[in-house]
Amino acid sequence: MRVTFWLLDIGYEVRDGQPEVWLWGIDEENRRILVIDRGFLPYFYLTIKEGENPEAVLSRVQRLRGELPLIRELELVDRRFFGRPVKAIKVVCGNPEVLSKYSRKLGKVPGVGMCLEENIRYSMRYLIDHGITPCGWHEVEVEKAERPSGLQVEAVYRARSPPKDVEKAEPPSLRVLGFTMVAYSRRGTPKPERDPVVILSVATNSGKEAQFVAEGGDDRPVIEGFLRYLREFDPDVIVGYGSNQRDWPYLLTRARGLGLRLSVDREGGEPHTSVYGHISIAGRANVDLYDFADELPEVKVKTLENIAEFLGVMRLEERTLIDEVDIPAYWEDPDRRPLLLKFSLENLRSIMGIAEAMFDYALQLSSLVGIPLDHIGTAAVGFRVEWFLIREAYRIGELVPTRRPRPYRTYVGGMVLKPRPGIHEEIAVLDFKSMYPSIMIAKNISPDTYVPPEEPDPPCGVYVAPEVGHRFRKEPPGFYKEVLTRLLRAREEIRERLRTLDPESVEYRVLDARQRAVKVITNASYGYTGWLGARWYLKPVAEATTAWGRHIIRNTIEMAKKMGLEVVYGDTDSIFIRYDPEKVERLSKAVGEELGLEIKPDKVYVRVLFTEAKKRYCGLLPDGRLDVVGMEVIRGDWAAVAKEVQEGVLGILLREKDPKKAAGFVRGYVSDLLARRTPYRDLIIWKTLTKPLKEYKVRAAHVEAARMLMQEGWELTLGDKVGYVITKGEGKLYERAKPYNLASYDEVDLDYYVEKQVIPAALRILKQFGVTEREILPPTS
DNA sequence: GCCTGATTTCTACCA
DNA sequence: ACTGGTAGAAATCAGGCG
Repeated sequence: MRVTFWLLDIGYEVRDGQPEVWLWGIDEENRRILVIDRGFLPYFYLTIKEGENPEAVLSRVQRLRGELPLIRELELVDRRFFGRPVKAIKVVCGNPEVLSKYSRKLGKVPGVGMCLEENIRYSMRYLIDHGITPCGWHEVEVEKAERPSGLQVEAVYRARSPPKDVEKAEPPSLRVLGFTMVAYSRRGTPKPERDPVVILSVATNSGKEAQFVAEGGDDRPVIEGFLRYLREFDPDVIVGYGSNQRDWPYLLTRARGLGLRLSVDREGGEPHTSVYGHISIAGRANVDLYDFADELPEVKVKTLENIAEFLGVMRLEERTLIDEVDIPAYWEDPDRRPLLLKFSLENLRSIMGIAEAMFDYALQLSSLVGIPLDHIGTAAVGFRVEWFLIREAYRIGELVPTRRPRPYRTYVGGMVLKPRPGIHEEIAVLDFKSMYPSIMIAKNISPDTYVPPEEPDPPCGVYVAPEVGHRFRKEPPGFYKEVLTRLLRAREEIRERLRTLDPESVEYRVLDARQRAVKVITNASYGYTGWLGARWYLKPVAEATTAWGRHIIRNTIEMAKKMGLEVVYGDTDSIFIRYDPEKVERLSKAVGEELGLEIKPDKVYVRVLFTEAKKRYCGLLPDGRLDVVGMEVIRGDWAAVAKEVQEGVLGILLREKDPKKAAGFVRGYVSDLLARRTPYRDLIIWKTLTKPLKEYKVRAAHVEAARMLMQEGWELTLGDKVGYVITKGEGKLYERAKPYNLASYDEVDLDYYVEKQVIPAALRILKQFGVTEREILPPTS
């Protein structure tokens, strides 16, 4: 019989010496099923050294089979490595756990060059080799299998052949469970060995909600209630916010301490830590929405409430917010405890809303890249690109290089023009479309087309990168060219289809998420080529790409100037010119013809303001909105007071062109600030801890604030944002910084905020217009 | 020991 | 834990000064 199913999770185990792949899915009747495939064995490759006789090397390897009993098969195969044909021995083993040991051993056999692909996980290997993707539909020939006890599925099958991809975009209807918890500690970060989980809130996408509350200090009913609820609902996806780092490890430790088993997976087992420290739950997808917070760079401090606010899930003004420092007081006070419950419920609703908003994208990214849904969020951009490449490499018989440590060497990047300071009217921004990917395609730049300096030009000829001189063969099409062409074409096709669809339809949402995922991977591909950790790293590839980029932008500027177009600014792949529709049209045509790349107007500013600084400007859009780039307004490490003032100044200057009025606005703002009419939260400065505290070489305000928090029992980790205020007193700035939640308004040094935040942010713009510091300070100060 | 300008460290941005 | 180019603040260093 045949089953069509959507792949939710994948795992494997070795039973009676036989590896089995477990495919957890949902079939077309919306039943939860498990397909077990015993028909696939793990393997790795040994390449044959140049000049060696492959057969001879193979027989040398054959002779070691006695010592390595789990070898099932040895086969000489033809593959490619960096584009060159290679002979390799495919070593098929009976157990995935022996791959690394066996490869180390066989790597020493005379005549063997490299061991490759021995560290590709068995489950990923399975997916790649069969061309099947997580969060996609597949068809498989199966027979009914007896159902091992304790599995929470409706049917178990044994695969009779490998599954095959089925063309179908829309996911099945999934059961999603969201949860969030509050732990109680008298002081400082709660410790699971000591402090109970006092509130645990759960919700389902079918609209149910529940809260489990500790009785006194006893959280046994909380955890038991959660487990019952979870097993009863039997979710496919479990979402939380910070659940990988905080909630799951906490619950696991609590459960252990209480002698409970946190059996939440579909095998009756507990969550377990997997690669990159993410938590895996067999048969379900555990998704931590915090791992997707980086996809929203507009949100500077990535708290649950800020993300929810940004996505329009829950407005901050309507929110019950309780700082973690105040949680114990709320729990201890019977009058305020209901507020804490409300807070938790709102957190939960935010989580459900964010899941709703991000889910399509997460599914599409998972299926595009091929990393399972529960992993995709935690995988860094470089690894997302890499897994995508590994799939493509398999398709063309290219062996995957091993990641290895390399020395850091810089190379030159994009070109940035000096802006012409002041306000310019009617400025068009012309952008090259996907500049770096397009260059790599046009010049066939790829690790497998690179011609090293000592080699002569191949007969097909080469493209020579300007300035740096790296050569890339014109034929055949390189690995990157093929991959990027496919990506760009895929996105175009999706976008064309989108134009025919109703934006409210499910298909539209799914495909729109798909094209965003494709775009993200395409845009990250250049960065990947210059990443030292990349398996396919080759410095000349990255270096040649940026060199061509500079060449092209330089030529574009020349052409624009020759046409009499005034260039006021440019950065990497864009130029800012006075808008002249006819000339702009001619320019993009000429650029397309002469340089082979597409350039087109991205937007036209009614007015745009530059200071002398690069990468910082502000444009007024035709609809009246401001487009602020690079300035304090959009930076996360300035107090809100500075950002608000600067935005006000920019608005007045660009809309009304009235520096005097702008100066008056600043004076008024400063008076309000000094009169303490500004909310406390607008004085908080947020900065990230980018390394362990010990490694800081100089004393800095946010690091000192972090130390104070830790002194009070709060745990902080790398990557955390520290919010602090500057207080009155003597000495260095770092001596006056205090965590915002340990300080009060009375202590705050308002003069600091005027002199070092508001005035610099305002003056940066206003001094272009001859306004001096004296003119923006209130008369009294 | 104090002042000042130069340099280093740090963060977060743009493309 | 994708790249290089860039701005800007604060800490810190280095050298002059008598």
